Amino acid sequence: MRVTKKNLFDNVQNELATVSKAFAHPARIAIVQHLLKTNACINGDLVAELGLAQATISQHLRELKDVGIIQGSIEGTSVSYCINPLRWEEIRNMLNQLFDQFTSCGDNCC
Amino acid sequence: MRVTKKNLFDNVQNELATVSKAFAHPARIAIVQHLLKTNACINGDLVAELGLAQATISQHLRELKDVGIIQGSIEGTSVSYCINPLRWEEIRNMLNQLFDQFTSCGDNCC
DNA sequence: TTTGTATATTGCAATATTACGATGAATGTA
DNA sequence: TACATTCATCGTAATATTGCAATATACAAA
Repeated sequence: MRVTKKNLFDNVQNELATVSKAFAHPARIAIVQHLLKTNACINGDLVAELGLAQATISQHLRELKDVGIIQGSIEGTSVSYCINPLRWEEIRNMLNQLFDQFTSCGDNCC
Repeated sequence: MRVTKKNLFDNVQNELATVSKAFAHPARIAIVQHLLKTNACINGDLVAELGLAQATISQHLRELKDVGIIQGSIEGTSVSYCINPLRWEEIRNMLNQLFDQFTSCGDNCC
């Protein structure tokens, strides 16, 4: 493997990286924010809201779905997406666990 | 512009995406974790700790430095890196602000 | 000055991501 | 049945990321 030697790292490290990657694009942040605001929305809404093509939005939605951040349910011809509450908490805890590890470095700081 | 139409998104969205991207690689997570544990460390330690080439580590350190997560100070011939406390708080708050926006979706869920 | 040590940078190959038009699949409606 | 609507997927072009060898830079010691 040339790129991303995942085997060198443990599960927590890979999970944190995977989750972060899902948030690592402004369009996906915008999608998540929109879902947070509306509680649920359909692909079409997002195409109108953001200035991206339908195929692009669909691709971003899939990436968010792949890591479990959002979930979708078919609603007639359209698909309604929303935040996955359990996964949301899980990710929040995972990040908090990382961020809480910082203890003011006192005199050891550089 | 073909890729990442940043102009479509606001500052918060782009900032969150940029910060997330910095965390979006297991090697960079590992580096940050190592810094959290040791409070400060030098490039050479990391080359031994992780199984990556010196050039690769140096590159990852630069990406973390570019978004301000870490900072380095020259210490003789080597460079000591550590977490940037202010930026760390800033990022923590930025993420909390996102994650706190979720309110249990009740019956609106999908 | 020369040598050694530690880190940064450059250049390149392999791979991944982003974006979108075109097309396909599924469902609702005339 | 025929057609429209909505979303997913495929194929492809442009760009970004990852990883490393080679090289450059900076500094300390001999």
